[in-house]
Amino acid sequence: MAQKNRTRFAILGMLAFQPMSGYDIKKIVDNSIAYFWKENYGHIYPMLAELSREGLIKLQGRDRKKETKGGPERKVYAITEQGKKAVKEWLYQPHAAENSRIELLLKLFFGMLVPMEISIAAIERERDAAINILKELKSIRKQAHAGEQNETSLFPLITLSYGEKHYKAVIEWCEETIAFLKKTTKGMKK
Amino acid sequence: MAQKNRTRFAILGMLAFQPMSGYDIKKIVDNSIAYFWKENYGHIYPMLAELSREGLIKLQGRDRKKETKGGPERKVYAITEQGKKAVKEWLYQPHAAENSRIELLLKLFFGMLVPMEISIAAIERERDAAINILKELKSIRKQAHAGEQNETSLFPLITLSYGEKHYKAVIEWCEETIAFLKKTTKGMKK
DNA sequence: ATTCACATGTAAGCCGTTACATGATTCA
DNA sequence: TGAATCATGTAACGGCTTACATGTGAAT
Repeated sequence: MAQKNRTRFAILGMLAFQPMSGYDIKKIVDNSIAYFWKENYGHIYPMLAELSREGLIKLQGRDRKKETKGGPERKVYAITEQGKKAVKEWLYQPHAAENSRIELLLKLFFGMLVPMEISIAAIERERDAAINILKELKSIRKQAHAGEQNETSLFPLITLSYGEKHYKAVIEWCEETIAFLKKTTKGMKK
Repeated sequence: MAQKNRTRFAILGMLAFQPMSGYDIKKIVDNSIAYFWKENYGHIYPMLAELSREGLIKLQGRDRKKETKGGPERKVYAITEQGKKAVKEWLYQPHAAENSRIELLLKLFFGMLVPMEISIAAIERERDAAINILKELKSIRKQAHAGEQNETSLFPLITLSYGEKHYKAVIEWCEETIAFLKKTTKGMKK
């Protein structure tokens, strides 16, 4: 059976905001939802071609931005009525449970195989990464509040608050866990 | 370039606890780390064969449990010294950043395309799922506290607390977001 | 002169999921 | 008799990542 193919809908959804090129889509993903979604060119460009063949999007035109620094002409795609229908249909459907795989936790689960400092260091790296992402989210929020407020801008804000909540919780857990493991180590050395 | 293949290390790590069959591994994964890691037979059995060929594990014997209800004999694998070395090596390496994809958030990001109730219903489902998982985690914790305490049991406890913290944060976010969206909808209808 | 950003695309290949196949034994 | 559990395995395939290819024009 076919698997998910959510890239398809990520692209359609982005094009529902406004016509864009594949390059634009990648940039928006990286700059606004990277903390919970990633895409790469190797998937985007073939999918744009496929969606185009299926009539869910159409090539609106080729152009070159004024500020641009060269390169080939941009291929700007727009979503069609059919494409809008498809993405809405997807939005109506309840999604299946995520089967996330958190490598950090798997490694910690097997922590008894390595010295404690190795596990602690891994958690410290996680904490630092989370702190950095939280900073980025802060700047995204600043941008969002600077822009105009309307119904459309509402939804990006709630995904943003998910990210903030999540990374704060991660940082908390990291700090508590580091303290706990350090305490335990000291107790064992006595 | 080769991708991650973390199933490999999940299996090796589990076999570092004790010799097991593929069926056992799947059961342990489902019963103790399912909230952050999933595996399936279609991946486990071929991987066991591969690891065996590579000498990282070895077939310790075939048997049948006393309480068992038939079926083919279990193939019990044990990790080898070489296998232990391999899993330790992996544990020492910092892991790359996860590229998680949270479908709920992607759908919410495009929330402007569907009626508000659809988005709210999706968040409610997420909240309910999180509540259920939190219940399961509670029972895992109870089991853990009932068992004997040693260095090995320490690490499963910290992954457990990650799960608890995470799902509590998710529930909080769901409730705040539902309230926020409902308030906004009411404001718009006025 | 070289780096950087722009921009599109293909090829290879692993990872992981799903569906299917098989069959013995226990319990209701 | 039929359902459920135990248990191992294969086949097919899609999704996604990574690496590679190509080239322009602006800025330092």
